[in-house]
Amino acid sequence: MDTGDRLLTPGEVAALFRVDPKTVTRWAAAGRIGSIRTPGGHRRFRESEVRALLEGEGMLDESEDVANRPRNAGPAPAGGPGPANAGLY
Amino acid sequence: MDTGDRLLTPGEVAALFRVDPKTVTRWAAAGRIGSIRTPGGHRRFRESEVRALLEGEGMLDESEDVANRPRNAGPAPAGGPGPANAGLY
DNA sequence: GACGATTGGGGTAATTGGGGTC
DNA sequence: TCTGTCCCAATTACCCCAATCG
Repeated sequence: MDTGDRLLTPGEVAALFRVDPKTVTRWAAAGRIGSIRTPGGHRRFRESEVRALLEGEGMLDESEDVANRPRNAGPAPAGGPGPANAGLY
Repeated sequence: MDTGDRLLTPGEVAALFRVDPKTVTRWAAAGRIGSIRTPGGHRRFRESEVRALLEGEGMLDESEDVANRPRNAGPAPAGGPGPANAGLY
């Protein structure tokens, strides 16, 4: 389906989550969200992935998985449009 | 449709209700108010939902409902415009 | 090449989360 | 039953300046 793989800028994602652009950068650095890098080093995020994180309603199945996941052991998958909601607290 | 989905921080909601941020967190944990979580685990609340709760004066009829509300049996729909992401941690 | 705006990286202060207690 | 406060740990926000984007 057309998930709309538009690329969003850190500022866009920050506005969606009501956080600081720097925080979005940290998410990407921590592997909590997939990021595409420009040749210059700036980051772009997939609109479909960001929306999935915002709604967060489709991955209730993973609640148990998240509970059993060590915070610092996250291998930071963030490879594709998947629930990169690793390491909760 | 513009549902006015601005996101508020716990501190903002706490200031609106004149309560402690911890209390707002408990509301979210109890599923009495919808909450959206950042990948980092922090909560964000929908401005529209918070306002609906604040302006709840329009439905004084609920006073009895509140008194009859079963604490452990109520699914706490948090009657809100939009997908209320009930307590999910 | 130049310009304004955004982004990245580092570091520090403030907020938030969870648990437990009164 | 509900709220406010204590602890500590993690996350987030704002400061700087240099580089990149459009």
